[in-house]
Formats: sequence, C-alpha cells, structure tokens
Amino acid sequence: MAVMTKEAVLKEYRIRELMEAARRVIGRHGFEGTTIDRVAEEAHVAKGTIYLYFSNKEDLLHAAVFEGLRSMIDETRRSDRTDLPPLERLRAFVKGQFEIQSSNQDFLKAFFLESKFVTFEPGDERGEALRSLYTEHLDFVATILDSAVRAHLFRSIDPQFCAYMLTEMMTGCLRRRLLGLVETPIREDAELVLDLFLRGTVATHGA
Amino acid sequence: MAVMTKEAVLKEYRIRELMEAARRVIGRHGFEGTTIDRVAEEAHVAKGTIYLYFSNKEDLLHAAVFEGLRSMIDETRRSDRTDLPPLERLRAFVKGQFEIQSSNQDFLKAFFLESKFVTFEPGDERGEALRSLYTEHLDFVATILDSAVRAHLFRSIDPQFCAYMLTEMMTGCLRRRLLGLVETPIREDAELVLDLFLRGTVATHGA
Amino acid sequence: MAVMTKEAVLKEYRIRELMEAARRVIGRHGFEGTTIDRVAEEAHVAKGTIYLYFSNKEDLLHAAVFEGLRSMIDETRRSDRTDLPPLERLRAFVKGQFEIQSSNQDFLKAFFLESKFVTFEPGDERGEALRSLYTEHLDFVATILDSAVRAHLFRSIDPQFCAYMLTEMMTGCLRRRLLGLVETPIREDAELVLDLFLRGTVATHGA
Amino acid sequence: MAVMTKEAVLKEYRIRELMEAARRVIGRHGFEGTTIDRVAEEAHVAKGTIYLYFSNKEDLLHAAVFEGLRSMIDETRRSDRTDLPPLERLRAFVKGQFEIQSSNQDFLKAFFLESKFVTFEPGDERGEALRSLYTEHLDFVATILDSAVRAHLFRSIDPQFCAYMLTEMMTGCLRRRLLGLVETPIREDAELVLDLFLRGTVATHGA
DNA sequence: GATGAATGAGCGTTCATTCAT
DNA sequence: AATGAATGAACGCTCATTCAT
Repeated sequence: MAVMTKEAVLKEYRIRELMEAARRVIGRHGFEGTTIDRVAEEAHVAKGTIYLYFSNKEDLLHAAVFEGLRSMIDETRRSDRTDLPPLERLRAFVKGQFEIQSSNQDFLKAFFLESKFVTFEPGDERGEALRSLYTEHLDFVATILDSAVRAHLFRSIDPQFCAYMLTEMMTGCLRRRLLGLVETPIREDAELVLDLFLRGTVATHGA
Repeated sequence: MAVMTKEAVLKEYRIRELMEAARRVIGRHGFEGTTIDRVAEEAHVAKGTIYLYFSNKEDLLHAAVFEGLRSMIDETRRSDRTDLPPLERLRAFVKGQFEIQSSNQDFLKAFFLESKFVTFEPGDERGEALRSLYTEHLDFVATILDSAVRAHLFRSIDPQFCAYMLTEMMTGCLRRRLLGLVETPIREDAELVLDLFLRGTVATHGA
Repeated sequence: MAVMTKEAVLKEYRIRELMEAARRVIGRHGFEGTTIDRVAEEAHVAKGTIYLYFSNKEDLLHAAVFEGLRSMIDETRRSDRTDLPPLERLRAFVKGQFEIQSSNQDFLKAFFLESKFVTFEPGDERGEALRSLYTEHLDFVATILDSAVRAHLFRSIDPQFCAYMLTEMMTGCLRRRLLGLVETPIREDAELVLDLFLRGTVATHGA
Repeated sequence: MAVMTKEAVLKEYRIRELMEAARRVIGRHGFEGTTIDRVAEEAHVAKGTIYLYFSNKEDLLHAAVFEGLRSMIDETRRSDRTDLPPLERLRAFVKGQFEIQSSNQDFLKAFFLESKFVTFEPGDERGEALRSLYTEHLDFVATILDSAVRAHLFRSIDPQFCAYMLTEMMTGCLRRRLLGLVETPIREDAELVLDLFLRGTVATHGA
C-alpha cells in the first residue's frame, strides 16, 4: 500500500477537485468556452491556485479529459462479465457501456462534439496518452469479440475492426441524442445496436 | 428562373469565395486556428470586407460549414444509382461515400474532431439548419435501406436507425484515420463496413 | 531619394510616435515601470495598436532605446568640428556631449541607472545592435583622440582606451547629477573633465 | 560591547543569510529575475519566513544591495595604506579596488547594468541610505587625493570631483567588460587608469 | 463597395503578499 | 517562529469588430 503524507493526500484531493470542476465547465460551456476563470470559479478557488497544481491550461484540460475517460474505461473493465459465455458477456458489455455513457453525458457531449484533444500532432505526449488509452480500450473490446470467434459463435471477422465499429455504433447512439436528432432514452438503443452488430441487415432466406 | 441583378450575382460570388476560403483555412488550421485575418488573406480581401457579407465570424463559419456539408450531400444524392437493384445500389452508395469523404479529409478532420457547430442550443437557428441538413441526408440513406427491406433483401429492420448506424460506421472509419489509429487507405474499409453491416458478426451455423 | 507611399509615411510617423511615448514613459517610470498600458496611454492609442507596429514589448523598448541613443550619437557626429585643430575639436566635442546629454536627461536617467538592455546574452541580435552602436561611437571618439596623437599634441596613449574613459567621465558627470550627488548645472563639469583628461592630476614641477 | 539576547543573535544571523541568498540570486538571475521564491529556495527557507525578517521584497533587495556595497567599501577602507606616501597609497588603493571589483563581478554586473535602487525619489529613505554610503566612500577617496594635493604631488585639483572621476573610471573598466566590449582581464586596466588619471593625455613638450 | 488602422474586452500566466496551521 | 497553500492584482498579448477614408 502506498503510504501518503497528509500533504500528498490533500494535493491529490485538490487536483481531483480541479479536474472535476474543469469537466463540469467543459460540459457546460464546451472546450472553447472553458476559461481558467470559469474553472477557478467553479472550483471555488482563486485563479492563481490552479497554477499550483497544473502548469498551464492545456495541462489541466488534458488531465481532466484523460481522467474522465480513464475512469469510464476502468468502470467498463471492472464490470466485465468474464464468467458469462461470450455472447452474454458481449450483451452485458454493450448494456454496461450505454449505462456508463448516459451517466457521463455532459462531459461526453463536449468531448464528442468538440474535442480537439485528440488532434495533437504525432509525437505530442498528451495526444499519444489519449490515443493509447483509447487503443487499450479497443483492444479490450476486441478481446471479448475474439472470445466469441474462438468459440465459433462469430464468423471469422477482424476483431479489431469490429471492436472499433461496435464502439462507434455505441458512441454514435449517444451522439444522436446529443445532437438532438432523437429524444428517446439512450438505453433503448442497446438492443438495436446488438441486433444490428450481431445479425446484420440481410435477410437469411430459407434459414 | 430567378432573375438576378448584376450586383446580386457579384454578391453571391463573393459569398461563395469567402466560404471557400474559410473552408480552406479551417482545413489547414482547424476551427480554433481560423481567424478573420486568415480567411481575409486566403480570400485576397480586406478584413472589413468580410463583414459586408457576413454579420460576424460565427455566421461566416457556420455558412462555410453548412455549404461544405451540403455540397458533399448533394454529390451523394446526384450519384445515387436508382437504376441498380437495392443491394448494388447500397454498395455503390457506400463506396461513393468513402470517395467523397476521402476527398474532403482536411475539412472533415476539423469538422469531426473540433467542430462545435452542432452543439448550439435548441432553438438556435444555425444549429437547426445543420440538424435538418443532416436529417435529410439520413432520410435519403434510409430510403435506400427501405428499398432493400421492401424487396425482402433485408430483414425487417428500422431503416432510420440503420441508416444512422451505417453513416456512423462510415464516418467512424474516417475518424479512425484522422486520429491516427490506423494508417491503411480509407477506401479499403468500404468492403469491411458493408460486410459487417449486411451480415453482422454471428456465425450462421448449418447454413 | 526614397519614394514613400502615404501609408509608409504614416506608419513611420506612428512608429516614431510610439517610440517617443515609450521613451517618455521610460524616463518617467523607469524600465521596470514601463508597461504597454502606460505607453499606449502616453501615445493616446489603444493597447492593441502598439502591436500593429511592434511585435512585442521587448521590440518596442529596444527600438525606442536604440533610436534614442542613435539620434544622440548622430547629433554628436553632425556637430564634429573637423575644421578645428585637434585640441579645439576635442573641447568642442566634450562641450557638445554635455549639451546633448543634458537635453536628454529623462531618458538617459533610466538608461544609465536601470538599463538591462545591454545585458543580453552574446548572440542576441538586439544586444549586439546596441553594442555595435556604442562601439562605433567609441571609435569615433577615438578618431578625435588619434588626431591629437598624430599631431603630437597628446603623448602616446591608447586612443580606444582613452576614448572609453573620456566617455565614462562624461556620462559619470551626468550620473552624478541623476543620483542627486551634486546639484550644480551639468555643463559646468565640461571644463573640469577636459582639464583632468588632458592634464591629469600630477603636478609638473619645474615646468 | 552590545549585549544581545539569543533571539537577537539568531535574528541577525537569519537576516544575514537571507541577504546573502538574495545577493547570490541577484548575481545569477539579475534583479528582474530575482523572485521571493528563488531567494527562499536559495536560503533553504519557506517563502513566508522572509516576511518575518523583511517587510517586503524591496526591503530585502535594498538591504542585500546595501550590505553588499558596504562590505566592499569596508574592505576598501581596511586595506588603506596610510603608511605609504600619497602616490603609493593611491596606487595601492586603485589596485585594491580592481581586485575587489573583480571578486564581486556577478553581483556588480546586476548592480551596474540593471539596478534601479539608486533612482529612488529624493526623500526616499533607502535611496538616501545608498547615497550617503556612496558619498562617504567618495569622501574617503577624496581624502587620499587630498593628501597628495597637500604634499604638492598633485596640482591644485578639486579632490571631490577627481575622486568621483577616478571612481567612475574604475567602475567604467568593469562595465566595459560586463558589456562584453573588451575581454582582457580587468586587472590590466589598473595601470592604464592610474596613468591617465595622473598624467592626463597632453604631451609635455620640452619638460 | 472596399479598405485596413484602430479598438478594447478578454485571455493565460506570474508573483508579491497574506494567514491559518 | 516557521510554513507554504492560497490569493488576486497586474501584466503581455490576441483578435473579432468597427468606422473614417
């Protein structure tokens, strides 16, 4: 167990608070509308205080976004039902994702619709960090799909590609709502996505 | 035919030029990096001139984005192969979409990864315009899918939903490249997307 | 003759105005107390305007200092009495220097007592520019001294070194006033400096 | 002997330590680059501690500068060779000054090239303190010169004025190096300065 | 109509100073 | 007495917008 001094605990707490405030501001005003002033006000802290914990605005926003995504991904991982047979495990995963996404709507709204944090040039440390976070998540999804392939429950598909497509389908469902294209509760899409992803669209005549 | 005065023609021409310049700047510098100065320079026009044709920066950028998307969608519409049987028509559509997307990468990069133009509050006129542009496009895609359903080539799916999912899968493929997650040419994804969309992932035992 | 457009003339005029305002602010508040806001106010111009003519604060201040010194040095050069015999020429030069210095007291006060503009690292372009401006001035002074050496009016001294010392003695006299060490009018020092510089302190017994 | 409580001794010790740390930081980073943070770090002390011993930054820096100069002047006084005949005494003084200056280059660099501590308004207590420190030093130098005058070794010069000029010549030599105008070791200038100060520049024909 | 010089609100950041512990 | 986290005024700089020419 990591032993922490009281100061270190407090510091970590402050950092977390600031990142949460940043995420709230991002959710409310978008990335473009997120200023140090607003984050400071949201965190009930003076402007200068932020610079005691983050070296600049970009650092703060990156950390806030990164941690936001990481906690969502961690939650996904934790709720993986490896005990279930592959298809049930996949269904549980998809349902879980929809749950997680719908509890993080505000933050994801800005992230999906405006994020410029993944556009960093190749070689940029922060961009790479986000990319690899995402890549690891995709690898995890691919693992689930691969287990279905190995069990001959899936035809011989490319798990990486399909993991990415499945993810896009799910985030797409959220995006559809965030854009105001539909108003039905997002959870209802889970079954539709699963159905499409599993069975496709083509009729199987004479099956 | 609408009769236009010489002035109106000139005005329309200027507007078009400015929007094109804006789109080039967006493609090159992203939304955040798009300043009135840069657009003016790109359009070989003085800064103040822009304000003769657009009431402010947001107006210009919205119009530029709107027109950019509209021309892509128009092109899609024009190349619709209603003469082909539904599945072939769909294949042609998907291939066409990948072509169109890959010829507009720079602009779409900014649009997908950074755009905040779709986040406008409900009631915002410009947001509504973009929304309905997109909705119409989805309706068009749904029409294609519906023709397959009616021909009993597709099982009984929700064409609207599937149209949205198909669109997300395609834009997802572009996004994957823009994020630097894969480096293969985007056109190669067309068949993969079609295959997944049509057949799903589940093995059809005993078929 | 250089032909200038009306715009170029105006631009040069503005630049000159801004540099003069900067010099006045420097004279009044010192370098440390010179802010862009104050210069803008002094020049009756908005803050942003300064950045149309200078790329940043350092640029402005350097230019202001450089031009301030250059015009003093130019004036010195212009009033050089090459027509007089060496010692008379030197006397005229010293008197002239005292005049010039006393008409630029405010600016020189900051420059002598606070200047950090000559401390730039070797290789820094602006520091070099100032250094070579000063070096050229010293060379000019050395020329005068050298003419006296060649005429055997001076003993065999090092003109470069003595030029520097003479300059220091003169600026020292100004500094003495700026520091408030003495209050007599600075012009009175001219003869004293000349006397010391020419004859030294040692008594010439039996002469 | 002044009797001091243990606390007073400690306090004095702390004050001295802080001033020394300040001087080191000034020498390393210049006045502009001297922050309370840096001084605190250099003194291995918390930021707030400084304010227990100095009421503000200006106080600290002034005290540090004052003490720095005072110790140099004290050293000068201590090494005065009253036992030697006037001209030898003066020669020893000049040599000693060059020694002292060259062992305090870092600090003097900042002081000569950047200091604004002497520009304080008339009436300012700190400015006055520095002024009178300097005046006393000049008086001391004048004493030496006066002894030469009285011994008829010097012609009838103004000892105060010449003391100031001699001082300026010596600091000028250091300044010349700090500005990077020459690179020769500073001690070599001692003889040149003495020669010029004593004999002046004019040839003494037929003497 | 077209220009581009001028504007000034607003931003990110620094740092001397305070004060609860 | 000593700390250092917290503060917020002040700075340099950007850029959308205006308006006299």
